[in-house]
Amino acid sequence: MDQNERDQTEEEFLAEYRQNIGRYPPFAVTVDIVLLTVHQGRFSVLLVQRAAHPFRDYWALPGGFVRASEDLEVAARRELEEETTLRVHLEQLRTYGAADRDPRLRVVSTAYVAFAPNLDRPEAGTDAAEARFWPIARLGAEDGPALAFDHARIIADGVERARSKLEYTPLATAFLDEPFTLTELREIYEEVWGQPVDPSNFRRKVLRQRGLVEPVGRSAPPRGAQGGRPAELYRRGPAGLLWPPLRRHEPEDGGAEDVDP
Amino acid sequence: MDQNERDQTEEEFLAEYRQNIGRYPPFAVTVDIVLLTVHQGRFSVLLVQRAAHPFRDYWALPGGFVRASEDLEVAARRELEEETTLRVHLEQLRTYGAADRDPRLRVVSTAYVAFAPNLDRPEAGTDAAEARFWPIARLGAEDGPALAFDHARIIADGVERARSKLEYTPLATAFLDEPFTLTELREIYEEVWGQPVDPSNFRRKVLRQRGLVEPVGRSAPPRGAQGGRPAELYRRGPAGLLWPPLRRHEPEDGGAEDVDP
DNA sequence: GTAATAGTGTCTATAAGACAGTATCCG
DNA sequence: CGGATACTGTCTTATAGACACTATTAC
Repeated sequence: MDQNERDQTEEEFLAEYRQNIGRYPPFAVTVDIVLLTVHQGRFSVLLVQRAAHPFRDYWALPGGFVRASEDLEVAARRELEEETTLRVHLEQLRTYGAADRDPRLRVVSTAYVAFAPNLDRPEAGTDAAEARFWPIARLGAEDGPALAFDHARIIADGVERARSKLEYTPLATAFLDEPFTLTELREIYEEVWGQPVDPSNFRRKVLRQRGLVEPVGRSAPPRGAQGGRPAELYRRGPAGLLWPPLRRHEPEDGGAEDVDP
Repeated sequence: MDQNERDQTEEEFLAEYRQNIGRYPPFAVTVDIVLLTVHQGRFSVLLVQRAAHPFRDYWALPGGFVRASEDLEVAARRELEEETTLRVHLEQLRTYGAADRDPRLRVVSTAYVAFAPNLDRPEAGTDAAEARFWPIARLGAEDGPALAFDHARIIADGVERARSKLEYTPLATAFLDEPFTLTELREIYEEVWGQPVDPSNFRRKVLRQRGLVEPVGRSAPPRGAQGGRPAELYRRGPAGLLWPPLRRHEPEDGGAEDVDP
């Protein structure tokens, strides 16, 4: 690899950029984070309320400009850590580059999806008026947030990614703190998919997937006010894929925007 | 590279850019095309040999700069049409934004995958010394092409996308001209997956998926030199998904964490 | 006829859907 | 004890894997 490895400073970059100006048009590059979680029992996304124009007072995904010598994924993780300090699973979702998606200037934004266990409170970013979790089910509703830019579309893509990855990966465990019970794990599926899952068949399916979950040898306290059998506790196993997949059956729709419960 | 054409929008953009300089760093944005096909019976990718530094004489994916007022996907389709005039299926793959991926300047590249039926000859692009299909199987080999930038990684991601989408979508039909026989369709699976597929079970599976293929009512001429039963011809049906998926079994390590579909 | 290719039938193993039944907690 | 929650067992059905068998062509 005779790849140039020097880490250009921004000034060096700009000097070279000016020489090259006219050879290619300049773009701003940003990252947006679709942080998904099950918050207070509801499948939700983290949004911040914009304090500045354009789309002032609209709700937007957390994100920001990528720095001159910063990898995209590093930028995404930096923006994410302004909102939460927890370790979360982060993956690239898609890049949005319609020419008119930002009225100010030409912006190409690479979106990342993050999956987090229940966080008690998001911490407001420095430049955001407010940050909170919005249930996915309310996004299209009258009392839901007004969304800035093309963020409704980005969220829909992130939500579909989550629903889809529950089928063939152990992603559901990323929504839970360890250790967890199989009932809690099943409730993640039910909430994210928006449909009931048979407890008995779910248990059989999960337990016979080698390496999906491992018993931790203890039990959780009974859940109901009047008791109930205590559930076994599990932690994530090493498996990376589920075969055959877990199946959601819903009339094929994708569900870009859910209606209210 | 005739990128010197600057429309008014770009002038306006640059004016605003200069006002904003310092608020965000400028990036070049490009698209790269992973054009996959089964060429002369071999799963292959289109590459062009670079005529200029850096990576002169190395092989690279076709692609180029996105214009100032051009959607990413429009740019991808424009670059693709410099190579082939056929209608092909095109989808976004992933965005590559490591800070040092291009030694000249900061470039973020969004890769697209295209799936095409057998093309007799790729047409050389204007700025490429040569364009040809390289079999995927030869990419790591001694007599294979030396790949520019991070294009080996991009191709690997595109190949995995193709292999994966064969499982749960009718993508295989995109590699064939209509009408086709079920044997030809099965050979696409075998070549892309690199493993044999049982003809009998494949036929049962494909035919009972409603809307995957539709009989065209004619037969192809016998295939062998000494005859052989003529095969029924089919065309694509309206189905968009396969459920349950077709399965490739390849020895899999379960451990991989980040599975980006 | 034989060789070659396309297509059918069938037995078995695996896994999912449905759901009845058992176990262990609290008050 | 009853109510609640967790867990087990089992019958049925759908599908995949394996592979023997039949059909239609050229020579």
